[in-house]
Amino acid sequence: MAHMPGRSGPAIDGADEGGVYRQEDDYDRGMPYDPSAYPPFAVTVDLVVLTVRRHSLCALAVRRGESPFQGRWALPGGFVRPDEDLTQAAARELSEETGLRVHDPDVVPAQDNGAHLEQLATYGDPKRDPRMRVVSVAHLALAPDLPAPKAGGDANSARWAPVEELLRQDGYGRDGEQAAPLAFDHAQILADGVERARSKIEYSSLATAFCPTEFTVGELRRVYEAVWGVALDPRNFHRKVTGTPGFLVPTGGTTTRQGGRPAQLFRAGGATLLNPPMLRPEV
Amino acid sequence: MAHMPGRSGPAIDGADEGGVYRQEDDYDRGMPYDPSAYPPFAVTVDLVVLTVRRHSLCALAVRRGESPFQGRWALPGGFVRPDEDLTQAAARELSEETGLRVHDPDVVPAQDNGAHLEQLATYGDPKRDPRMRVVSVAHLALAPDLPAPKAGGDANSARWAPVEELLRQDGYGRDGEQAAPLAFDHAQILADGVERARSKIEYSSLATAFCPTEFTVGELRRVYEAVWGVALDPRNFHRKVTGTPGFLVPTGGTTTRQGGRPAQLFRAGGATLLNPPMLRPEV
DNA sequence: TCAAAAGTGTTGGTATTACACCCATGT
DNA sequence: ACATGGGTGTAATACCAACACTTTTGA
Repeated sequence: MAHMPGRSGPAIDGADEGGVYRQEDDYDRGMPYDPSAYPPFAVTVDLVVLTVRRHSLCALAVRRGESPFQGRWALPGGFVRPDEDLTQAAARELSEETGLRVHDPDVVPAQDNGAHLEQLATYGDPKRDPRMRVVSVAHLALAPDLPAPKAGGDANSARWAPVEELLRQDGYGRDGEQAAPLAFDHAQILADGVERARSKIEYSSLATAFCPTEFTVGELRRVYEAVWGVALDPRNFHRKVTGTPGFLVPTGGTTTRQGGRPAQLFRAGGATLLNPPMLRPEV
Repeated sequence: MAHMPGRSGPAIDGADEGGVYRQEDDYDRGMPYDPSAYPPFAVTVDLVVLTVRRHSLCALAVRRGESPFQGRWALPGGFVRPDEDLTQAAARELSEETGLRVHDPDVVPAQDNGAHLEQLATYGDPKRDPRMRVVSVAHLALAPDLPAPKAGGDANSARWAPVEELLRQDGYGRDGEQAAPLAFDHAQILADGVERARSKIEYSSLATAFCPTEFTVGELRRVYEAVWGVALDPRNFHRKVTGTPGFLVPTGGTTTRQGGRPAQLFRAGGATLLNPPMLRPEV
């Protein structure tokens, strides 16, 4: 392995030969945009919508009706309109696909049942869409469990599927559903979204976005277990989340919907940071 | 505060009336792109290039020569070309502005002097550029200390400036340099990049990207202190970083370039995750 | 000899685990 | 009565902040 001294490598030397720190000469924001010099890009938003159903982490997938990737599953998404912000576009798509409203981030105690929505990453490989240059700004949405997509109308056009099923490159899903790879680069986007969710619930209160407005400590724990695919000690988990000031707010009510001894109901508190973080056990 | 029951809010009910999970009807990827229906977007990359100079966190700023924001400081950036990926475009811009090569992420022990480069976030407010719709994919680059921008040629066209000076909305910088707000939404982008860097060095080996290839424990500590703006205990810091397996690799050499007793030289090791994380003291 | 920076030892407080154990309900 | 899930107590352990102390150089 060739070793390069700290501050005087060829890159810097080369830069000193005239290329460093110069203003770029083939682009300046002051120039009017010339479409013939820079062909237009299409800009879309794609959504990774995650929820926890039946103890497993699921994502919303829609079936493509058109070529390319006709008949294959894909992430929901669509064009950004000329007058809307990227976040607005993502919220609109989310609402169109699921009926979910988006949480107002200014309303700190999450009183409503809205979903969490955040920008994930942007994907712009020139070949990611075979027809044209499409740059997609992917967003991550976390939602509480919702009723299954209606079978009427355009049946089989949308479903919640376990993420490991959508990311599996061969084999078949639960209902014999063909588990062909997702369309475009959506497998990569989904994988990135799942990883973001997995790491973010470690140190934030984001897991509560998977729960209904009022939930028990055990329900919150099952969210962590489903997202991480691990088992957590119920006793220590209880101590951890109830012992963090501002993380959970008791509503006063109790429920026995999970059976057993009545459990206290909580709402998400104002604290968005979990410090020290929840420890994710090795798998 | 109106409370909404968990799983039967109006949003869901409304969705059940026919709007939920339907395929979007005004957009389908199978349709050929119609520019008259969806006016083209320009896609750019903007760069937050950070380095540590004289014990303070600095960012690269370039002066705008054209309207709008003529004469104001801005982040370096430029159009994404039709045939290049977003990461390629960011790496090209970084090289053009600083002469820095980008680290090959596959070369795990960071032997070269390249910079760290990662996507930060995408900014697409319809009004962020007064002339046209521009979506900018911001990237974050971390570089070791570089020679100051050359004063020859297009003098005063680029400089390293402390981030708090660039983010200050009033007053003047060190040289009487006018500290007007950065052009466009670049203050927000810079703030987001700084926050990303501050939080990421907590739990990763990213701080080594600010150091030359070989560095001492004290030099690495001064990076943390500059980025976070705090003082760290030299003894505990030493134990922490040398005690994490694979984090630092001793090169065998020593140096006294900081004065005092000779210090061991290290290179960044293969470990990219620092677990448990470095604790960022309260400010 | 002194200042400066590197590096080691020690200690008390705190957090985390891995349990044993009890509580309140539905069947 | 008993299964089920909720919730508390406790001891062993690991970790970390704080600081005293030693080492090795340049001035």
